[in-house]
Amino acid sequence: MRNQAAILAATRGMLSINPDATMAQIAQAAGVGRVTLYGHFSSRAELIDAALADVLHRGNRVLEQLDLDGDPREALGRLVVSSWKLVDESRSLLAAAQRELPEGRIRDLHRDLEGRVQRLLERGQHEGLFRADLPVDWLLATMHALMHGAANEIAAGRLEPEDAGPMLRATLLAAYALPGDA
Amino acid sequence: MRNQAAILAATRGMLSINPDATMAQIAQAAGVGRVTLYGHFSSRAELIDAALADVLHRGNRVLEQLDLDGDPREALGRLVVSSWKLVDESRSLLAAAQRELPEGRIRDLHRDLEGRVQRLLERGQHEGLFRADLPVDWLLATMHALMHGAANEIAAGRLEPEDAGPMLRATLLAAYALPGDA
DNA sequence: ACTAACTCATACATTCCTGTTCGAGTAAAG
DNA sequence: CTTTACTCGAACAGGAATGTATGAGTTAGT
Repeated sequence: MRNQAAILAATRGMLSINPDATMAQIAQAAGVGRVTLYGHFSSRAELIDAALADVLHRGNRVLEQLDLDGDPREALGRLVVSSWKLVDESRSLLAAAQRELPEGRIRDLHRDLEGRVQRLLERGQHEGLFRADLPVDWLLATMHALMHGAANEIAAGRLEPEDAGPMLRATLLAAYALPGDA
Repeated sequence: MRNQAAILAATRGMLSINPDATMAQIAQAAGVGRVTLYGHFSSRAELIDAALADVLHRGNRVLEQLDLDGDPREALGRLVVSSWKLVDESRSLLAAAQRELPEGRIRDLHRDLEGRVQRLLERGQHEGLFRADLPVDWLLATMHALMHGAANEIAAGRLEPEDAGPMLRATLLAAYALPGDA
């Protein structure tokens, strides 16, 4: 089992470049024989599942060290900037997972991570600092969509990676602001 | 050539359900033999290119009948609501095109459609009604991303199709508003 | 030195999709 | 009626990817 970590890292890396990456390509990137790869994960789906779970677990550990108290707007700013790179690195892995994994599986794996954001949004709504005329689910979806969009812009060369964080923060705070706000 | 329209419609329909739909599946959906399909489009890429061009051409004709004068915010509202269904119907076709078509091709086909939105955003910025602290490219990307996100939410059953238009309008107008606006 | 776990490359069977070829059927237009 | 355009199914070759089997090499622990 001493190659597990290398395999998961390679899976992350390869699928981030190309969601259709082959088992052979992943094995090569991990510095491992293709057969050995099947020794660890007996199918492509199982590999992708494990890689996604790994990425989300790492993300969760980063975010749980984050202080989300105080003004929800400032907390959201911190959350967005911290989440951004995680999303960027794993966006293509997620695309692969959407094609390979059964229906609800992705949502299940995301639950912890998503709950963290959801609670912050709900708190902001209750404190009257985030708009409440739109459902929390939609606000969540907005955040997801914008992060994906930013990653696409970077991939297309129309956005510099270091600009994405601040732009996301500025856009999301405006989108979440109360309809008639100063 | 009397099946061209049926083929393009079937391509749209099939790829909207599954971006990996086979030539055989598309042919069957079009009520046409697989060989006949190749008679019209000599490769999968050519078919997808034609289907995308067709969809964008239709979209362009819808949008060019739209009045984009007056208050940019109201004009944007109209534009968003009108664009929304077009995007929803063709989102999966676009995903297929991203995998099958050469790099800049999609952007080329989008140019007319995108220019229309871009001009409106620029006018809004110059008139001081849209925020100018973020580049127009980013505002455009925001709109694209949110529409894709809405389509995903619908596909996942977490959003009703008839709610998407108003939510998109509300979210985008807030995101585009001046940072310190009433 | 011996064993157990882990690794490797090569090769194979299977499956699926693409794109092409063939020979023949149909339907409208002259 | 005959030509022309369009259609069809069946079958074939090629490539690519998945998953399996085999036999042998390497490393670590005892």
